[in-house]
Amino acid sequence: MSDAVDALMAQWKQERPDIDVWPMGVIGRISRLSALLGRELKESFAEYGLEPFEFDVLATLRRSGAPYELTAGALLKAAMVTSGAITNRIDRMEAKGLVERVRDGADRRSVRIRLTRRGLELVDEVVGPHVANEERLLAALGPAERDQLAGLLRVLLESMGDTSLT
Amino acid sequence: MSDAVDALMAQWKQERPDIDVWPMGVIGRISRLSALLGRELKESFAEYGLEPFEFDVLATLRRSGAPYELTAGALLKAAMVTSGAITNRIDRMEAKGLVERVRDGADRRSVRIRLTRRGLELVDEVVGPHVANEERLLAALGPAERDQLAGLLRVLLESMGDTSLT
DNA sequence: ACTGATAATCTCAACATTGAGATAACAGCA
DNA sequence: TGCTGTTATCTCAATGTTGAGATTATCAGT
Repeated sequence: MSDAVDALMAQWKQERPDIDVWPMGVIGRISRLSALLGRELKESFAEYGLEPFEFDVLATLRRSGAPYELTAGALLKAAMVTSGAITNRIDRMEAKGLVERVRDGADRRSVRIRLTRRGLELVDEVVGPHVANEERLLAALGPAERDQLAGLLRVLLESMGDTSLT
Repeated sequence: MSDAVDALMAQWKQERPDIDVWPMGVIGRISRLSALLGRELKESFAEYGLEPFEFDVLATLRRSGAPYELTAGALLKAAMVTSGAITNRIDRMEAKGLVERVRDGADRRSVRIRLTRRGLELVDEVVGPHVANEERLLAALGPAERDQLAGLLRVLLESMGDTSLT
């Protein structure tokens, strides 16, 4: 079998035989998969009235454990977005009643973002179906293949300095 | 060793032991890698005054072979974006002199987008360094690992119906 | 030829992100 | 106490994408 990336690489081989485009076989597939998976997940979140970025924030807070709060800085690192984006996200989610801003007493520069009761209930309701949906999208892989794939991807992430989150 | 996704999964295990979040080990890594790789590639393209999306269009046209032209529809499928996005991209690139619109004689609904001489020269100049840069980003993997990774990713892409391009 | 359905592209408002800069607060040290 | 540098967040204009709808052209069947 072959996918769109195989076709793409065959074209390059034809047009520029002087260049070995093997890296596209990895990077091209990662980026196409990311786009396709993102689309699927978006539909799934929409059933709960959530945008993917909203789930991302809710999940980051939820998995950090009680009292379910993190600084804006911790959130933007976890989400890999800029400070402007996090401010915007929190604004919307606060308006929606999913999180609240709590000024820190010790360091008044920072803001702690805390899950509201409603945000907590929502994320706890959504995370199960979300993982089940992810499982469905990966059903083409057997158990050994999943582990192998996860391991290879981790090698790359580590080589690019991807560590910690909170 | 461990990466950010290992940390994330450990937190979930702590907070929601009832859910096995193994799919995040694959999907989370694909999406983080896509973001990190995208950043790196963007810097590289910037050295040639190109945005990533511009290279994407140039490369799609270049690898399609002489006369280096495709319809707007073919381009949007290859880039996995909506029609509005492609119209916008072509507008900008046409203004920059990288591509030109050619009305099709046979089907006057469609527009063929063609590389200009300048666009062709630019993409032929950039593609070599671009692939070399991608190679650098994948240096953490050995030859056998690359093939293995590409193969596993292909299984997923095929299962999601990713085929053809032009 | 006509009519309705389909197809290809463009238009445009809404939206989320970036990136640079502003603001406010903390930390170390003379 | 007063400086200087750093840190945390917010602000805002510019940018690119989406998604729905408009426009124009083709095709199939009658």
